[in-house]
Amino acid sequence: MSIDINDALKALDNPARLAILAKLKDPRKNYPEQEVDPEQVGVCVSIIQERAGLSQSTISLYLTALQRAKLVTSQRIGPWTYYKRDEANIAAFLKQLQDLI
Amino acid sequence: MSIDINDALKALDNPARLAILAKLKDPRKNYPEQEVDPEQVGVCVSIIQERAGLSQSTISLYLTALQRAKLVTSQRIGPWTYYKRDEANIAAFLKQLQDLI
DNA sequence: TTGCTATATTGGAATTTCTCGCTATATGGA
DNA sequence: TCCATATAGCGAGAAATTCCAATATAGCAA
Repeated sequence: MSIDINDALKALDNPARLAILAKLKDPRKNYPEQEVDPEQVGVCVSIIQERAGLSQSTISLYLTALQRAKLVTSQRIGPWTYYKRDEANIAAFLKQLQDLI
Repeated sequence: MSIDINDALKALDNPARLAILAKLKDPRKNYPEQEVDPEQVGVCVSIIQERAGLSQSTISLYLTALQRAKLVTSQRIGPWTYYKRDEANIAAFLKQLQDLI
């Protein structure tokens, strides 16, 4: 159930994906148009897409990559998919990286 | 004079390069055949190559990549080039990453 | 069912990375 | 000077990544 450090590094080796993860730290500030409480459920794909300025398919792909690396989780509510940070795994990754290098 | 976090992540997004940087943490243990004090001058390319099991040209490329990312430094002494970690920049990178994500 | 919206998936072109073998260069010794 | 060794740099082919448009799918409402 732990993080693969190489998967996480691969996911973060892309400025857009890195920025998405960073912005999700303070979703209320960075995605103010999100109406459902982002701290609770996350931020939906289309709002992330709008901010990132990339196509819908690319953002969907990037969010899937971040999820595969276990840095975010997603949940579907009705037609929307909400993504939010997996704080425990992000902290675990940072610790692993710190210990390794 | 600071580190570019995207350059560093790119350099580390490769298991071989990540392993090289990790092994350079304890060069006396991981590269015992190195005769000149590795803590002082670093480890020479051919010894790193032998351990990594990759071609000489690939290792030379990887070490250059790590150096471009400012995670290691090199110095030439006679015919040999010695690489060692840039501890200050590595720590700075970890801190930047920690603050960002 | 039909149609609309949100997201995921697929396919493809351009670019980058990976990794090698080969060659070039630099150093030091005979 | 000539040779041997250590490292860097130059193609090149295979694989991976980037990113889009187009298509598919899921959910909801009429």
